[in-house]
Amino acid sequence: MSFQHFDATMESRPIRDIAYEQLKHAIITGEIPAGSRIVETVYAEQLHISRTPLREALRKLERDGLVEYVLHRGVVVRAFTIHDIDEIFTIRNAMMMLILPSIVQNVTDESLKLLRSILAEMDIAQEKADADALALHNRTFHRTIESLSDKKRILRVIESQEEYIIRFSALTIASIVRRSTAHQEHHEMVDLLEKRDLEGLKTLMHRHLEESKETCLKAVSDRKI
Amino acid sequence: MSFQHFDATMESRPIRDIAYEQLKHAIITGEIPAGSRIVETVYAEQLHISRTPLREALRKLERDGLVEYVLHRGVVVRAFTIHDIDEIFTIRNAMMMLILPSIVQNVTDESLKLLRSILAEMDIAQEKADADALALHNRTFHRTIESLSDKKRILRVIESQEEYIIRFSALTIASIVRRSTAHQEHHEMVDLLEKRDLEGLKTLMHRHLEESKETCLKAVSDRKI
DNA sequence: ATTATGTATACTGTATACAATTCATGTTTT
DNA sequence: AAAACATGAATTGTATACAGTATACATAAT
Repeated sequence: MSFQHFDATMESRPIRDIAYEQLKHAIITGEIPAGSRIVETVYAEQLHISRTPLREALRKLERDGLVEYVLHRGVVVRAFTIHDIDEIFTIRNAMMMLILPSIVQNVTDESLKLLRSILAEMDIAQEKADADALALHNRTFHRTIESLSDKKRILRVIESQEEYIIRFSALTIASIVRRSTAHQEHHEMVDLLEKRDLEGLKTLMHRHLEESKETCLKAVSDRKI
Repeated sequence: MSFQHFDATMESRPIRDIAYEQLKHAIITGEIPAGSRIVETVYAEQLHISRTPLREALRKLERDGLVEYVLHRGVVVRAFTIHDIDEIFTIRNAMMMLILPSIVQNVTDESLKLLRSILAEMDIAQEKADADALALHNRTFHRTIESLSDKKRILRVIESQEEYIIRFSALTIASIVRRSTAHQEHHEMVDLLEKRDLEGLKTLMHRHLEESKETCLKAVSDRKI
């Protein structure tokens, strides 16, 4: 475990939130494997904080569904199954379909320019076959598109699902075949967005996310997670 | 504010969870109005507990999106707008569409019998025009149908949205016109479920939830919330 | 042997104490 | 009078202390 401990005087937000994010990250990346029991004193010591803020972080993780709470036994990291991955992508896809109209409605020249610039960076990463950079830009790209919508609550659901997807996105990107197709689709998306072609975008986005899911599920069933 | 305070020795779960649910209920029902600041010491005293479990409850509410946190200023109850209600119903409807196939697949004779018995109680409530009972049974009815699905994560999303809907469901039920139509639709749902008619159920459920939303939005725009 | 019953231990659950920060108020300075 | 600067009350943030509970292991009873 490689937690950093922060000097609270430097940080502008509560250490419970730092603990929350570090724990969340560690769980999502699998650093703390599923089934692990999170003993408060152990992690409080590792993070160099007291139990109080750590417990508050655990309560947040509890509501996120990342850990499970058992009375007088503390929290345990929840496990992922193929079904979970399937549902996560499915939810995200459905939510995306709901916000696409507002995205098309709110798209501006500036936002298109921004998306094009992200695409340019993705081109470079694609050229260099830099999977890490690609994964990062991929995330930025999708988030930028999503942020065009003003449906705050739907965005909230998408974001909560996306946190899980990060864990698997590397697997998707890892597939070289999928990578070039996806890259092409990203370009198409911006083109359709520019044309304000809602129906075309719906079709493309739905297929894009569905393909992502399939690639991911396939990768997972191979490597086991 | 009419909080009860429990004797911890009697309760089998942490008082932080009791505090969490009481606060959540108070927020959803509007007992603690939107915009209210929740001062820890005030509520800790009212609930006869210390700040520690209360704070843990607040962290949960924070993740639920019911309260907003401001650094060193504590939490404030978040406000609802028409757009929120719209999104909440929209999310729920979309999620419902996603789990309907698994519901139709998993329906058993026992579950149909249970649904019929709930319908019978609804008939009585409808007869007596008992809006409260109807609202309660309505909720049980929908939850029973939903529980037939095994898509745990999607159900989680639905449930989180449903918590908000409770707040407005009274308004929907209040509309006498809608009440009888909805009642009829509930009967139809079980019929279609018995026939394993997925497409018919999809159409009906979608319309049912859409109508609920419209009725609710209309009621809200009148009375202001 | 197997079950019951202590008993120690390692936790979680809660309360309290103290530190840090904000905001309002009043005072000084210009 | 306006702005800058203290000052203090209110409130959040964190640490610690203590109480309560579950588990494991040993011991005793059948």
